[in-house]
Amino acid sequence: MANERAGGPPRLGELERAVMDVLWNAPDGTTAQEIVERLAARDGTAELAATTVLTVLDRLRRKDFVTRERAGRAHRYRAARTRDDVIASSMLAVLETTDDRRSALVRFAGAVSAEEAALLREALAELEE
Amino acid sequence: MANERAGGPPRLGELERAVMDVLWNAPDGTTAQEIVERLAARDGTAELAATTVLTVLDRLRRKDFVTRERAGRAHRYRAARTRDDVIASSMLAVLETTDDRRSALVRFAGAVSAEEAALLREALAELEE
DNA sequence: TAGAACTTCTACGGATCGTAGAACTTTGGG
DNA sequence: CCCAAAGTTCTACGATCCGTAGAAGTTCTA
Repeated sequence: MANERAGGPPRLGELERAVMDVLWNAPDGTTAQEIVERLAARDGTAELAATTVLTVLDRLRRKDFVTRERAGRAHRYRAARTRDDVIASSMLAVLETTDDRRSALVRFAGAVSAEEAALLREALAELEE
Repeated sequence: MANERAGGPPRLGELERAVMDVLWNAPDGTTAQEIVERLAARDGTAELAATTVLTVLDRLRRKDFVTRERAGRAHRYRAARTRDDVIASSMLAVLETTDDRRSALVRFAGAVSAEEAALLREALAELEE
């Protein structure tokens, strides 16, 4: 009965996120092996064991962040959701933890950088047409 | 070396959030005992042990979500940050997990209700002056 | 068909969180 | 001024999540 995690979308750990980043940069999908290499290259660290990445991919699959299909003897993995979708719905999930969404949004608007404010304005303007 | 949690603000568990909700509804602060009672009343469940709530309050204090001051032999606890502040900065933290904030924001803008979009526009407009 | 490549199974250790008893501290009432 | 009650800190345990990876099983391809 200890920990329910009940609401909200599943959170991603650090490695899980890193793997998603690789997948998001590979629109046609990649193999586990390639993910191992890219992670090592990106961070300049030693390669992780292949099984480590496979475990993570499996967890991501369970969370519906990743799909895969056979490709030779390996699988080809690809992101099931776009990065934007994940980010936006995650932001929305946070927003939904308050009753007073209005004032949270006002506060949010005030908290973003000038740059981001400009981007948001643009985004909102596009919607208006 | 297992779990770093590195970036971003500390996450709140379910009970931690529930306690914050009570505190946010008590601008002048409240005692641990009262939190116990309010939680039970709110959820219609049995009262938690006082120590349970005190433990949670202590963890929240460590995370700088809560402050307290002596009041007789007890303490008076109060929220250190407003709800809006927590929500907004948490949303911002999510946003910052992508390089392409532009498209994430576009997506986000498209996901909020029309009223909320209008609200955001207003808020941003005020900032512009 | 055998070895290589890949995947699943199993597992462990650290962290966080819900939960709460035990032990300790403070203080108000007598 | 001292004691019992109220409150707090200490300690702890089990569940879950995540990073990590060996062992065992499966499946191609040469």
